[in-house]
Amino acid sequence: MSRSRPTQRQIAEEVGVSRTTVSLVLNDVPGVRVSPETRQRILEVAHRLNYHPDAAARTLVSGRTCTIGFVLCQSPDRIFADAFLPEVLCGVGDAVQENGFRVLIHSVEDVTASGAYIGLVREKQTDGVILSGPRSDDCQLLQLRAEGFPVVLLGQLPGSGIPFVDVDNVGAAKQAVEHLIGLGHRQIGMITNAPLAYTAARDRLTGYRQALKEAGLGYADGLVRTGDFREESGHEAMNDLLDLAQPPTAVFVASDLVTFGAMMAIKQRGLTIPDDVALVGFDDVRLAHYVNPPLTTVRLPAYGLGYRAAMLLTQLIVGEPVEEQEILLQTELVVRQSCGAAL
Amino acid sequence: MSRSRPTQRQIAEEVGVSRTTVSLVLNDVPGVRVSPETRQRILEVAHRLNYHPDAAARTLVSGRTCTIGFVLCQSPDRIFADAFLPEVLCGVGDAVQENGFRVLIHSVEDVTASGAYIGLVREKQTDGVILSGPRSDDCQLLQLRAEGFPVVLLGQLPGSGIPFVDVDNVGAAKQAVEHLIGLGHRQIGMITNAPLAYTAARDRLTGYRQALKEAGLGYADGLVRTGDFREESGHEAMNDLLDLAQPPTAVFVASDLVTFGAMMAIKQRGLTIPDDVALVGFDDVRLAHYVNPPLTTVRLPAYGLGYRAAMLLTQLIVGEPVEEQEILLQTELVVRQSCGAAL
DNA sequence: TTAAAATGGTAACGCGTGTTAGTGACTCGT
DNA sequence: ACGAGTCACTAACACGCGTTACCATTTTAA
Repeated sequence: MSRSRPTQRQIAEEVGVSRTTVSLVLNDVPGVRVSPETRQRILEVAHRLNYHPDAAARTLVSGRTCTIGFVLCQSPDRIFADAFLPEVLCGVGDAVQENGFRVLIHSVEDVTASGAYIGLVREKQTDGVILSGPRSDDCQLLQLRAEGFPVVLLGQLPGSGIPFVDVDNVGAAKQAVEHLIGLGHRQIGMITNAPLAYTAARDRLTGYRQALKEAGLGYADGLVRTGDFREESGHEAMNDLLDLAQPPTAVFVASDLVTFGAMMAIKQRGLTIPDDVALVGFDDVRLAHYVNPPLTTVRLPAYGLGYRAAMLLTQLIVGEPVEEQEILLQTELVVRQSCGAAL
Repeated sequence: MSRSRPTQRQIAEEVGVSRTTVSLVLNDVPGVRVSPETRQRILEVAHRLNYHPDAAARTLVSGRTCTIGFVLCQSPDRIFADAFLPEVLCGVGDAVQENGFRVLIHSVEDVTASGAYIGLVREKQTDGVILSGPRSDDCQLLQLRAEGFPVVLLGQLPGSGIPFVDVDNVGAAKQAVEHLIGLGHRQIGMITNAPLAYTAARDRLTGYRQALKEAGLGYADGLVRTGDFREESGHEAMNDLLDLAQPPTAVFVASDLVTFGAMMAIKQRGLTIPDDVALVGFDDVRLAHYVNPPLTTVRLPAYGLGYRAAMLLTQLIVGEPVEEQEILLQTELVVRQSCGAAL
């Protein structure tokens, strides 16, 4: 068993000075006068004892935890499938370290359950939270917001007025579909990434419609199917589309994972990609370029999302004035072969 | 601006009782006598004020943070590539929630740098840490261990005596290679997942050698190449192997990601998998069955790794006697088509 | 009737730190 | 020689909570 951690008191005793002086020296409080030699001795002893201030005590007196919460609102299987989580986390981590904060992660299956992530804020474990995958029926969230607790969304909740960082889903989807139109397709289907209750899903659908409209193409409900994050849903949806009397010649699938399911369905029918059906995905999952054919898809700035969200949150916490509280990051269309574009 | 959080004192004043009594009631301290009606009123007021105990204050007095640290020792690009992180985190999160703990994540680029993750323990931010991807040149770690600070490794450091949870790399690799041998291959190469400084890489190599030896096949250095996590390294290594006078008819690649690079190299030469070169990977990355051909690989119990590690750590923290401090989880060979096995 | 025990509660300390208001010694200018 | 000012430092409070020792009153037992 090791001796317990050294405190300011121990340093004070050893140096033969009051604890106050130790505190003043260690925090290098400006405008305070301590003789150079005393200061030196305090620093020396502190170093020798391997002193580090107690976080809890500091939090107690300062009222600041210097910790942010990162709340995952997705269900476990969605988190499993979330290839971007590591990258987002890195972004969050980097931003947070720059500001001397830490990250407490917490995943909740059911956000609507009372007390889901409330401990993080009610017990003052964090100074603010990033909410990944917010839901509109999350009333705790609105409550927190009303109390002025710092919150940043990864994703968005239109009309809530809560600061957020998100990708420009409408623009990204539009760009993807425009690319297919540019390749000559006129009968273009879509499979959403998720049920339309998710704003990201709805936004991507909106981008799809905008692209069609601006190209003078008609929109038909019959060409749209909804996925639910999982590959299986893509498989099913694509089979559905291929069963149509006039199946689409190209499909925009708003999730790479769902796209993989769709690809499998196409191949199982003996059809080829992109000749029979051209595909554009969404996410640019790391392995999108390993599938056959390599997937044309929309790259998300995962790291940037995390980084910007954490930056925004820490600014809100320390009370810095922030110009932009609603940040939309741009995406990039990565053209590979599944769309049929010449390389 | 909202009013600040309620304290026990406020409850005490409102009820007309001492703060001590409030504390006793709220903590339901056994063997203490409080009249039922007083107790009732305290609970009522506490609920009405939406009281939650202050975590910092509690930590200060109890000496327990009820938080564990999850330290990622990989470099950012490795973390990006770590498809298992979400799953591992879920495991950790679930175990931790069962025990009323929380998770503080921290990534460090250079573990050997002084003070890398020391704050987590020195400042008493956590009661213990899980170290993912430990390195043998991490002397802080040995120091912590010597002080009796609870540490659990995800991975292992042979000879250190530090509790760990890991996959049975030797056994898993052996099984993979035995499978290739069973299919009739005699000239079997290997590409490691990482430099041999990593114990996981060395263990998998050991498994490979054991399988060869037990089958009466000779081991040849020339058939082994080392990868470095990235696809590119697989591409390069495979090209190297194919340039041999007698190239292998099968290769065990100890990482799916590296395998994808290898597959690309094979295809670029116009060779086919598994006819010209059979492949078995390692990890069972989520998309392993979407590549062409679907990859035969070793599935890792990612969730279980996180769960067991967190469980073990919390037991060590609360001082429960633990029977097993060195846990090896079993893997599973997932047979698909890249190995050439009939389905 | 009186001592003992149970009942219902409180005062006070300590956890380790940040911060403010002071305090005694020493210097300086006139 | 004496008030004013600096210097170097300290006493004391606060943060919110857990816990122990104790106290006043009432009930029970002998």
